[in-house]
Amino acid sequence: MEILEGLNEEQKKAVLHFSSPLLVLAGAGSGKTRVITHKIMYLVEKLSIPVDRILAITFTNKAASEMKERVIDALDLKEEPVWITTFHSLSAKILRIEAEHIGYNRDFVIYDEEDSKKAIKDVIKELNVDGEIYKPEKIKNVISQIKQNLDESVLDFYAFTLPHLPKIYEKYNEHLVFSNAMDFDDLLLNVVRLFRENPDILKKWQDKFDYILVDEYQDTNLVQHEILKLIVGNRDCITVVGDPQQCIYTWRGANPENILEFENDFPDTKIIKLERNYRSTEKILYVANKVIKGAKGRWKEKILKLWTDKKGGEDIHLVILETDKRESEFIGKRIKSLVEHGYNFSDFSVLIRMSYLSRNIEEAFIKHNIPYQVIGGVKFYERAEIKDILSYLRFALQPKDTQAFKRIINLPPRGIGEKTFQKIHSFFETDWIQALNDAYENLPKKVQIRVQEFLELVEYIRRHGNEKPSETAKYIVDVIGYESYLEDKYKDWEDRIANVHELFNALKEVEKSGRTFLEFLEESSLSQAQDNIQDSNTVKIMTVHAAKGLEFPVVFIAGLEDGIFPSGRAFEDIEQMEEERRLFYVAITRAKEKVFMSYARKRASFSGYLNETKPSRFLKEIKEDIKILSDKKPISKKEPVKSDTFSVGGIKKGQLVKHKAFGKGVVISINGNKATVLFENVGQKTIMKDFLETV
DNA sequence: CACAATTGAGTTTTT
DNA sequence: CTCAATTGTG
Repeated sequence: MEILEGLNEEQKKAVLHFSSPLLVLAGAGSGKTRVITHKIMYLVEKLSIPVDRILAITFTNKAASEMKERVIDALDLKEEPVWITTFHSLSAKILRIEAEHIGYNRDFVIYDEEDSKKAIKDVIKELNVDGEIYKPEKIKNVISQIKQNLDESVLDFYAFTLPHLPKIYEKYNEHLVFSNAMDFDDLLLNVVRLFRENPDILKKWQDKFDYILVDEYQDTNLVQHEILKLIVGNRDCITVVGDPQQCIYTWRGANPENILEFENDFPDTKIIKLERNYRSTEKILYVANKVIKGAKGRWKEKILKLWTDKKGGEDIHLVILETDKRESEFIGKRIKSLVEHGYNFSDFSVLIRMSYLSRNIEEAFIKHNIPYQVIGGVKFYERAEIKDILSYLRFALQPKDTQAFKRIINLPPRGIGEKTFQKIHSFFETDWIQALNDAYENLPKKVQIRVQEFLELVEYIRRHGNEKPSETAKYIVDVIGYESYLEDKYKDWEDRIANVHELFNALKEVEKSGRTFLEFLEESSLSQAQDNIQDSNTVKIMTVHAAKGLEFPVVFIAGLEDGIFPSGRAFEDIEQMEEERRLFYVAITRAKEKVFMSYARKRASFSGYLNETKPSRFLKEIKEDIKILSDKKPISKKEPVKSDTFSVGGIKKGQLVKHKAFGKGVVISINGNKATVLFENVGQKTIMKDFLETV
């Protein structure tokens, strides 16, 4: 039985258990993904279940594709096992097939966070309710809560403070339906609706799968749980793997206690615990265990105590610096010296609580020539310039898409503002192309010409977009003069144009791989931070959330200050503070060999002012168990508080500059690393950017 | 009525 | 500093 080779006793039990639903409580680094992968192999090899009759759900796309690869290799498969996937992709797949049954068209679009917020904002405006009280952000969260918990009673809870909420909720959902769009929550919720309202369809999907496995179960929410319950039905064919102490998505509807509910919903559940850790040293686990021991809550009885036979290990260090800049310097220098002692850059990860903290660290890495990659932050497909172009394609292929239409109808400016849009809106019946056509006669002559051009462009995209998205995107950029539009509007237009070109490349890949544009669009809207991790020899900078499921030989945890880690927003809420604790636990348990924690006594705010900080409250609980180094060198007057590394490279059009020989001038244009400057005294010269200083 | 220029507010985590 | 919202201007 080679499949079971190399598994420990508990892992073997988990792979071999089929007589009832199985809950595997698996601590960090205890080989839970291994269990799932091996169980899939066992099902296929020993129980002769075809791989496409197994549904395996992971938390990230990256985990899914890694699992796919392992299964393909082990079973020598010819085709990709498509049902190794994430909840959101699974739901999208089901809904593409069954859309008609819930009043949608099968080429529905997926609204991202921005689209949803804008839609809510539109609704709030339309209903003419007080925008001060009804903030889109807040409303979006409440609506999300309703959808994630399948619980409209949330509306009652806000009946007093937000009396118009039910109306907003209703209108927003109507907006989504007539736009043939779903938000992230709908993707899951609509599957539940579909299954509940159509027993025959549910039966079909139940029959499709013989076994279901779910990873990272602690971070599933109620809708996801409900989807599982429906697909499993009254069968035993389910294994879930999770760790309540690693639950870090309660703000997305997850709950460490959900894992306890599993036993109630799936009778005769067998529980197996995996507590042997294969990742970290004993010292790291000691500190991690101590951090999580402070946790409260009902799930505490299920707490896992990790152990290892990797005795000893190196001390965890806490390094205290005077300023945030020095903290970044410390991280950079320490990485450099460890690299000199044989480490690769890819052995390191810098973990942070908030993505903006990466700025400082990036600057230090640039200065010290440390290759790095930032995971997460502003995502490629959320960038304005990318969404602009994609919205043209989106709209042409799905003219009901309201947010795409609103985004592009006046981009570039066509003289269509709020009032004209309202006029077009009043003609809306089936979609926005129809609305435009019907409103046409009532528009000013000037606008008519532009609308005509717009409609012709859209028609062109409609005919070619799905077949040749890359060329079509180029065509759009040319026809609307998008590059010069960017040049006029943004200081960093060069980067933005480069991004647009990057999009062309991505679309070319789509053509090559034979996928349709709509498939690509779905992938891009469901893409995650981790998907972009390169296998290159670089230091990875990321938030703790983005580090879920990953491991590194050396981990830096930066910014351990009260208000940052734990987040200031968690101060008044015990539950949220508990989540911060689990987050800290997750951060520590990413490390195999070394952990460097750090914080700065003073941290610069965005305006450049140095604020005093307080050390993270979690540090108190472990201070006896870690080695503390404190650098108290006073801050010299000359030491820059805010970095200047970015502005050195930041020679932009219109920028006032100084040159050692030519004196002062203004930048007229930039070409690669050369800039053309009009100088006060010597006139126009073209010189290397490196020789210019900003004024 | 659309658009440019100016002021003002403000940093969780993300499918 | 960087974005969104608001105010003036053509």
